Amino acid sequence: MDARATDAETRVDRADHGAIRLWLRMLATNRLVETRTRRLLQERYATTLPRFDLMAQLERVPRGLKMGELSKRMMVTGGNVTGITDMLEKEGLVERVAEPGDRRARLVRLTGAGRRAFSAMAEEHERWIVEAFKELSGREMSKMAALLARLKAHVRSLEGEA
Amino acid sequence: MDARATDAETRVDRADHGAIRLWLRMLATNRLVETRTRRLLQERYATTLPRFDLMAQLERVPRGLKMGELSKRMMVTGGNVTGITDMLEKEGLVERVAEPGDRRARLVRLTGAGRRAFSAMAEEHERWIVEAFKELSGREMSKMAALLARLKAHVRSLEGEA
DNA sequence: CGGATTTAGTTGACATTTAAATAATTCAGG
DNA sequence: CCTGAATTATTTAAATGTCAACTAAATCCG
Repeated sequence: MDARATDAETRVDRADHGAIRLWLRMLATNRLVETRTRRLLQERYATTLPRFDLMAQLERVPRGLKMGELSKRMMVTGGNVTGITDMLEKEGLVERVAEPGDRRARLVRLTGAGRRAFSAMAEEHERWIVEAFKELSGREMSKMAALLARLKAHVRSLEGEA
Repeated sequence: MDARATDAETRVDRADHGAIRLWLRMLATNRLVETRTRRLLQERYATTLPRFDLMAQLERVPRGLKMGELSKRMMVTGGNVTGITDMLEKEGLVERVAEPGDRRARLVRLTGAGRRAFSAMAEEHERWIVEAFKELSGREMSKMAALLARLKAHVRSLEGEA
C-alpha cells in the first residue's frame, strides 16, 4: 500500500471552510494515534484500548469508581462500561464490590493482579504517546492544549443550553 | 550539586506528562464533538456518522471509489466498509458497479437518491461544525491545523519505518 | 505457458458502542 | 409509613469495528 495515505482530511480543498478542514484533520490525527496505540496494546499485552482506558481510570482511585462515574469519565454509555467491566472481571483484573449506603450502586476497582498488569502497561503506553508527540515542542503542546480546552468548553455549553 | 529540580530528567518528565495530558484532551474533545454530531445526525436525518462519512467520500468523486480506496480514506478496515456499503446499498443510497479493466474491484457510487439525501445533510452538518468551532479564531484554527499536520506526519513516519 | 505471489473484496467470529428498555433502589412529599 | 419520581446498573438489539481466513482475479517470473 501507498504510505502516503489518502485519508479524508488530505482531500479537502481550499474552498472548504476552515472549521471543517480543522475538524477533519482532528479526526484523522486522532484515528491515527488511536490505531497505533491499539495495535501496540494488542501486540505487547494482548489487550485492547477500552480495557486499558477503564483500568487507567481505576488506577487513580484505589477506592474504586461506580459504574456511572466510569461511564462519565470515559465518555461512553453505561452499557458499554458494563460490558468491558464484565470481561475484565472475568479475567480477574477488576472486581465489583458493594458501595456502602447504596445497594443500587457497585464500586469497581482494580485487583492486585489488575494493578500489577496495569502498571506494566502504563509505563510503556506513556512512552508510545511521548514518542508520538515528540514532533511538537512543550510550548506547542501547551498552546494546543489551551485551544482544545476552550473548544471543549464551548461545545459543552452548546450541549447544555439546547 | 544544585538540588533545584530543574535537571534534565525532571524537564523530560514534565514534558512527558504534557504529551499525555494533551493526548487525553484531544481524545475528550474529539469524543465530545463526535457524540454531538452523531446525535444531531440521528435526530435530524435518522442516519449515523459512519454512513454520513462514507457518503461524504463518494460525493467528492462522482465516478465512484473502490472498496479499498474507501477503506483507506475512512481509515477503517475493509470488512467494515463492506458492512456499511451493504446497508447503504440496501437503502438505495449507493450502488456497486463494475470497475472496467479489473474484475476483482467494485466501484461504489452514490445513486441519485443518495446524492439528494446527502446534499440535504451536508449543508446542515457544516453548520454544526462551524458552530462548534466558532470559539476559535481563523488564525487559531490555522495554527492548530498546522500543528496537527506535523503531528500526523510524524506519527505516520513512525508507522512507516517500524 | 504455468505456478507462485499479490491484490481486491467478502465472510465469519467476536469485541465495542449506542440507544432504548428494564429492574432494583433511593428519595422526596404528603 | 406510602407512593410516585429520580437514580443506578444491567440487559437487549442493532450497528460499527477489528482481525483472520477465504475466494477470485490479476500480476510476476522462470
